[in-house]
Amino acid sequence: MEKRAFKDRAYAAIAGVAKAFSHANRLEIIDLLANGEKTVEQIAAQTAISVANASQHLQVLKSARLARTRREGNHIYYALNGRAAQAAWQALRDLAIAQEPEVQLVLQQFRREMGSPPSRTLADLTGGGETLLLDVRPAAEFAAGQLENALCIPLDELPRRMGELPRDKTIIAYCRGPFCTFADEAVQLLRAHGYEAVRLEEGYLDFALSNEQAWNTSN
Amino acid sequence: MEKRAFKDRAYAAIAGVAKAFSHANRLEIIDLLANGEKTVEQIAAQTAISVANASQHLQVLKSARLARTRREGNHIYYALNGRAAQAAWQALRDLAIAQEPEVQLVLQQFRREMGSPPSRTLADLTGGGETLLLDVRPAAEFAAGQLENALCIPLDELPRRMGELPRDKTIIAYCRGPFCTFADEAVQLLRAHGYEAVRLEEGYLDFALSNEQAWNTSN
DNA sequence: AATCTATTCAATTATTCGTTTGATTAATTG
DNA sequence: CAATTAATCAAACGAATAATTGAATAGATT
Repeated sequence: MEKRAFKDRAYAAIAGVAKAFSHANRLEIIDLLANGEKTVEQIAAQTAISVANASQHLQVLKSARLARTRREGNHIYYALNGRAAQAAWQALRDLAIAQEPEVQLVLQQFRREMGSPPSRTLADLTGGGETLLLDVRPAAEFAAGQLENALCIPLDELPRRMGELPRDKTIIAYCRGPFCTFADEAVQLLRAHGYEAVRLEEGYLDFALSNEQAWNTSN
Repeated sequence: MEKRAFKDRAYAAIAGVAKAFSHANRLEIIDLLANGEKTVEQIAAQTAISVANASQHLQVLKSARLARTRREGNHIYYALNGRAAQAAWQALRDLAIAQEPEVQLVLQQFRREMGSPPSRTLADLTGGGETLLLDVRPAAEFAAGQLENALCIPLDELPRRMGELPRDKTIIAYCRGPFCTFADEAVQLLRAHGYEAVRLEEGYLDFALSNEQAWNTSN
């Protein structure tokens, strides 16, 4: 094999992997799977596409080796395939957040319309005591992996379980990541009821990669 | 802006960035730029495509904000735009190397045909004394950033400057990365002349990201 | 057998992508 | 200023690719 052929084949193969990342629906699916395995139906429902369409996209992810499957009875569970896949998604996402104006704009605009207060970052969370970390993702995702010391109240249970929360602490809500709206909605709801609440900028994904245990447990 | 529209716009924008990564020529260009800025002509020559074509690809990279330009006299120099871009390329590359069979296959096959000995990894390089780190990239790339304690002898100067190398040390040659053949060729040449030589698995790119200074100096 | 879940197939539609050509802009040099 | 060098641009071509949907199929469960 000559040099040129070698490079062409290698880079073409990598470009093939990149193609799996270059569709909005697939990115949303990846972001979901990073928070725990899901069935095709769940994925279709949460991304607002048809089951057939979701299945097609999942095949693409699977043949690019970004996802893997596990059968349990009637259901097939899809999961992200390995840390490298998660790391690549995170790097791509952070790149876009850092320098793609459209992404910054849309994030800003959405948060402004939600009336969200400035969100906190993980680095700010050093001091304990005054704050309470609240995970508002679905319970299954919390079970698959969560931040240390976090309390789990899924967004849809929040209205009736709000009483469990202390009124003298700042509630720091987190969810799947920057493009997940659960935490924003939780913050809005909590503030409407007089709680002190802010959103954590990062999501579970950001934590999972930097934490060996979190990955091992759930993936 | 409603939730669905927010997500659709955000993920679509990120997918746009991913598209910039999904062509073999562009990946090769990114890999080049990660080792130092280059003119359009240089890029076209090294990737074996036409200048017009290279220019087109560079426009794509530029509008995805992966590359930026600087004019100096008659030449326009392209460089990678920021650490995030470099990190994303590295993550994608490592993902493909880790789990894409075609990439593994082509790497294996090429090295075997070159008669290369097993390559070393950065982690193995702890002990000093016995080894000499040799940078065989073009001098301009060495100037833009290099590994600590490395000696610079570009591949094309190696035949006549081989005498500068010690015969009692193992020569560890490195270049741009896994898909750059300079180090492989250098190792082949050196061994043919009786030197003890191996290739470093990583390239400059791997080092640059983990080293604040290297990045700051050259980018 | 009936039901549920997911995949596959076929077809449609849309679109996007890459490359080359030839003209053009921009800076430099003699 | 004319000539030269470097890079971009617009247009166009051709090809290929990709996304989505609905219907049929397969696999597992009850």
